[in-house]
Amino acid sequence: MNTPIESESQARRLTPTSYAVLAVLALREHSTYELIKQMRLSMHYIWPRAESNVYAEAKRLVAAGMATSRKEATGRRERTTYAITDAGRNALERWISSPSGRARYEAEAVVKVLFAENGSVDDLLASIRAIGAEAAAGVAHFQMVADRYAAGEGEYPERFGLSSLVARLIGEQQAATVRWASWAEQVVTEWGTTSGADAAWGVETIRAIGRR
Amino acid sequence: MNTPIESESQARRLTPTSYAVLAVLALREHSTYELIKQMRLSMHYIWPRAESNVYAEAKRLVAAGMATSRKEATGRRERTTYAITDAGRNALERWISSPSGRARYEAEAVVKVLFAENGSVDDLLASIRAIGAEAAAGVAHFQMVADRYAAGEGEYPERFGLSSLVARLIGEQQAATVRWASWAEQVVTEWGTTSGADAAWGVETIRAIGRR
DNA sequence: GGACACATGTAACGGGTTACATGATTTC
DNA sequence: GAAATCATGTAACCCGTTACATGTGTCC
Repeated sequence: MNTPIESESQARRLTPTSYAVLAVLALREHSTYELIKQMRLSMHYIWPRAESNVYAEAKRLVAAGMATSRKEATGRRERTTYAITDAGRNALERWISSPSGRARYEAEAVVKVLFAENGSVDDLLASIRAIGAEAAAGVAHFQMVADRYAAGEGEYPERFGLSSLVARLIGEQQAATVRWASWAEQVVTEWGTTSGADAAWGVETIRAIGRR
Repeated sequence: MNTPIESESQARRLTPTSYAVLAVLALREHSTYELIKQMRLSMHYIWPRAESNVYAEAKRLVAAGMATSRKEATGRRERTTYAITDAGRNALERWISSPSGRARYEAEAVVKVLFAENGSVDDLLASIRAIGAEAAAGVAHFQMVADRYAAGEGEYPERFGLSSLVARLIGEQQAATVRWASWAEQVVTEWGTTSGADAAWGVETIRAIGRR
């Protein structure tokens, strides 16, 4: 749902995307491009947005009085740098303590698994493998991040406690997905068709969720 | 060299949402409301969409020649019922064997964890608990579904193999989230602040991902 | 001096959202 | 016979997307 929450004046309602950008600005001022780089690093797995949207969002923050912008020149091009205002900090604090919208997970490949009876077993196996491969890439990504910080090269090391809390959550979800994919691949291979199990098997499968 | 113009005879590009509706229609014909009920049950955790969007999507499918619509009367109101066409079945098969878009996870509460330095420890704990509670509700939901099928009351029991494959994936992700939440709650409680760990702890935490 | 990544945006469209509206059916 | 709840939609806005456009440093 993610309903935007109301801010004090009649300024427009901010979205979670607004607060995500605002929270990055709370670290220090950023040019739009730096903002985008930062969002790519930190938000990709938990609040993904197209980069062009960051440009629009920064402007909206200025219009709402949450940030100020300043133009510099690099050669003949301009660069816009944004900084958070006091009103912005206040809004950010209020957002942090407000209830959150529901989490949302969407995965086209999983929809294809659900409706696999419209294709071949190989299609089903391909979807399962794609799901597993994407999750494995995610797990590997976080390990690389850890390596960077282990080498003392990461940004904002003093914030890394919070970052790794989040990385642990996403990483464990991805790890669970990887385990599922290799299990599912084996199961479906044994089936040999897209409908090789009965309801009793399904019940057992679901009841086994969360058992180690 | 100018921009390619979309010819109006060319049907619009279908979205995954289109195919999700189409796949439900492939089961049997549905009235819009039945469609919505079915989507609520089966797609909620893997491709969530507002219900009003299903009305629009069904119309788009008809415009694209993928489905036909038929109106009946219930009292003074009309009810529209949709059925898949042969072109629709073909498109569905082609979709099933095509590469999928990337999975997407978005969670406002997780963003709040990442930027918890802008609030109190209690705010952080509240976000962690909210994440855990939502995931626990998901796990419980799938157990209820299993109970219904165990009692022989579920729809399409012959498809339940595929359904439970998907339920297992989502369920394991949610179970991982529940485990994370109780771990994170304990960790943050020990910290007593929103920044109680150093980079070395973070590195260790991330490296522990996936270890049983 | 060409290629190529990095940097910095704008334009237009549409899918998906929230909000609204009202008819039928069941419950008590 | 009131009040839920189930059923069936429409309207409008806007965030986020895709696609485009072009400048600037650097490497070879």
